[in-house]
Amino acid sequence: MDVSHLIDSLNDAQREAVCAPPGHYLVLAGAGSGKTRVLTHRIGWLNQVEHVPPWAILAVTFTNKASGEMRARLEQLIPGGTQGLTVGTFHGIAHRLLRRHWREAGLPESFQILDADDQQRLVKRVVAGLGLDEARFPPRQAAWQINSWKDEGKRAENIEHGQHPVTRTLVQIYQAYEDACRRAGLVDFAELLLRAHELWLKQPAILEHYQQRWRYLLIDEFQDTNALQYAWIRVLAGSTGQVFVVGDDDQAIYGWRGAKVENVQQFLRDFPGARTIKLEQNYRSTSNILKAANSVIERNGGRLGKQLWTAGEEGERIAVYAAYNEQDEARFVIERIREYIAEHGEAKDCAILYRSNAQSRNFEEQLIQHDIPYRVYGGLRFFERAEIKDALSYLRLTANRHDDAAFERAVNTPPRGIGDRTLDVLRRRARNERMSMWEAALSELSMGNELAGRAKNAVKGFLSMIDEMAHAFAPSPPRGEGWSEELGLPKDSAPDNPSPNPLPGGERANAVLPLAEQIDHAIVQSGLREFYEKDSRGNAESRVENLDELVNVASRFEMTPDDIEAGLNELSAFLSHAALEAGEGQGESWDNCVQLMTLHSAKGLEFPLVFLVGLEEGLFPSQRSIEDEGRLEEERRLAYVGITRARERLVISHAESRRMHGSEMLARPSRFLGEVPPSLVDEVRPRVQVSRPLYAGRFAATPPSLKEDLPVKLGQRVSHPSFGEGVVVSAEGSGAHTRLQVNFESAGSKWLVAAYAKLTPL
DNA sequence: CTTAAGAGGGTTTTT
DNA sequence: CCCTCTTAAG
Repeated sequence: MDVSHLIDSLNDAQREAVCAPPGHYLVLAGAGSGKTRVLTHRIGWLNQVEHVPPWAILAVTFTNKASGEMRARLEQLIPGGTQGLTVGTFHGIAHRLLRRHWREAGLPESFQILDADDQQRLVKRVVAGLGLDEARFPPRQAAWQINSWKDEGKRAENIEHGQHPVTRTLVQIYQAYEDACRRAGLVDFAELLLRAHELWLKQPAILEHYQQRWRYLLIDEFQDTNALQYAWIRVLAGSTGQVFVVGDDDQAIYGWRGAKVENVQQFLRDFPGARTIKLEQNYRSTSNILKAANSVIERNGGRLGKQLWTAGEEGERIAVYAAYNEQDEARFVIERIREYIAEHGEAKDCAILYRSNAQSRNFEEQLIQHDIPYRVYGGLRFFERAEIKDALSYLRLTANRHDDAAFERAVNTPPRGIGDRTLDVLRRRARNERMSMWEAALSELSMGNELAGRAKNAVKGFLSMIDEMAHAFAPSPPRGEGWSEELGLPKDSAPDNPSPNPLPGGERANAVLPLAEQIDHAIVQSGLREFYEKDSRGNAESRVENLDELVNVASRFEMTPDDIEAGLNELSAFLSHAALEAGEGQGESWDNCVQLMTLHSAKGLEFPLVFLVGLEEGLFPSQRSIEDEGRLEEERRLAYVGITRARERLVISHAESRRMHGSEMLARPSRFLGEVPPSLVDEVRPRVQVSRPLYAGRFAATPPSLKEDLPVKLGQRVSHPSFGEGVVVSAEGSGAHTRLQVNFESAGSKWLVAAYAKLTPL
């Protein structure tokens, strides 16, 4: 068989990886070194040369986008040969396993997935339910802690709190949250992974089955795996699986959410005979850009060590612009983009990369002013929108009445007279009797006496509405679902709601209503559509449009063979899909737009012209990373990621003064700027001479002195005759009015007028 | 239940 | 400064 298409286009290192004999491999793939190509070609090689059947291969990625791309490229590479091949995200694969083995995993068949937002709301209710002070135990942080524990593979019962009261309470929250999830049949993202891992450990027969099946494991972006994902892979590999991991320790930028770069080295220890292959030839950037990237990343310790090189041209030097303030910075960047477009370039080839989302604003304003189309990545995605989640919560309830997260959301959206007081009665009952909100409502209606007539009717109406919806969707409901019927609630009493219109097509005995019609039905019958149509707030129109789009999305939705095999019905499959793939953000990717995004979301992308903005101490590296060496190194890797996004031209900017959180802050240029060799840099002069040049190399070697060169740089150590020694932490104003905030070791934090305070730089 | 004023918090993000 | 969420008043 001719396999030249698999290897012809590869360089030596790539070919070594693709054609490697059986065994474990760590492919250290530098930025732009053809990582995805190696991964896909390796799969092609296994299949066509080693004759590994597709079903024996498991390829794991982190994002849906990456797995989609991999699948598409595989389809091209081995036409028709991807049947049975498993490509997916960790979460997607764990989800499939749990669907197929729900019983063994201890889950209800109809379990639903809780997204991050749902999770936080639920934690919040749990915190309130435990009678804890939300200020002392912010739900946000509690949820974060729970996720960290899960990512470490820990259950509430195996956490040592060692009498530490705060930890003990957090464990309590964790426990209560888990109970709530179990009662409601809900599984959050981290839980998908943890359950799947526990499935391996507790069900040896199932584990063995998959060990026999997936003998070839390929993992993308390995440096981003967390402890649990690593453990999952390791257990699955067992003693027979062959593991091929691809990653780059220099691009590990997700440590803060539990990713463990250490896994890369751990892999070499845990997998006997594992070999390392380095991909160092870069096909993306000019040599100047690579030199800059190398010289920045070199300052990190403990690297596995790679040095990117290119056979390509030296290219332009890196332009560095010292802006007067953030507005000047935005003006400059947009001006350069206009020039670029005017000359030959396209808007979509330009990217503005920043450290934090808040920075996009100034650039957006400038872009709007100059009528340049742009797209901001990140932000709310389709399935995360409130109106979409509202609509889906009705569907979730029809699928599973115990879904408390959906209940809480749907019950009074749109308002139907079920306010906090009523809900508190139900919540209390649910908590005391350890039941779901739905059960609590039923029980309150039939034997409780805490609700007044009006509230009672409203609740009754809500319950029957959901039952009616479920009935309309699938005329013979699964046993155990039509509970209001069992408890003698009249099916047709929906006092606050109009009775449903006859369905198009009349009677459909035993026929399940098509998904899109179910959703349309739910949107109309719930009153959501009317509610948003009459909504007086600004974006009502787009909300209604989104609801329409949801119906469209549903009509286009098709179950995958996996969904069918796992025994999912269309609704469950759709709901899972909505949670696991939140969908694209707004804006059409094919439009010719300037791209704005954070450095984090830029990973994996490339652009001919890149603007790396806001390179200031305190912003990038961020203030919170500066104190800790480990976090600082992660910031440096972020800088490395940013630089290596550029193909032809890189422009770096920083502002001397920036409005942050309302006040004017002075900032020194980022240390990362100083780590770029001055010989590679072109300092761009401001049009109007407004400020001293501060950049590139100079500041790093000799910080400007305080006396002659006001305003002082932040971070400067100073001495004061009466307050002693301290560090300048911020500054305000300019010239004679400059005031400095100094953190004194003994005297604490003080604001001083720079002109009068007798400060001596140390 | 709706609206307005106030408090609090402001890296980074996917699933 | 700007956004979100909570709370108080209507």
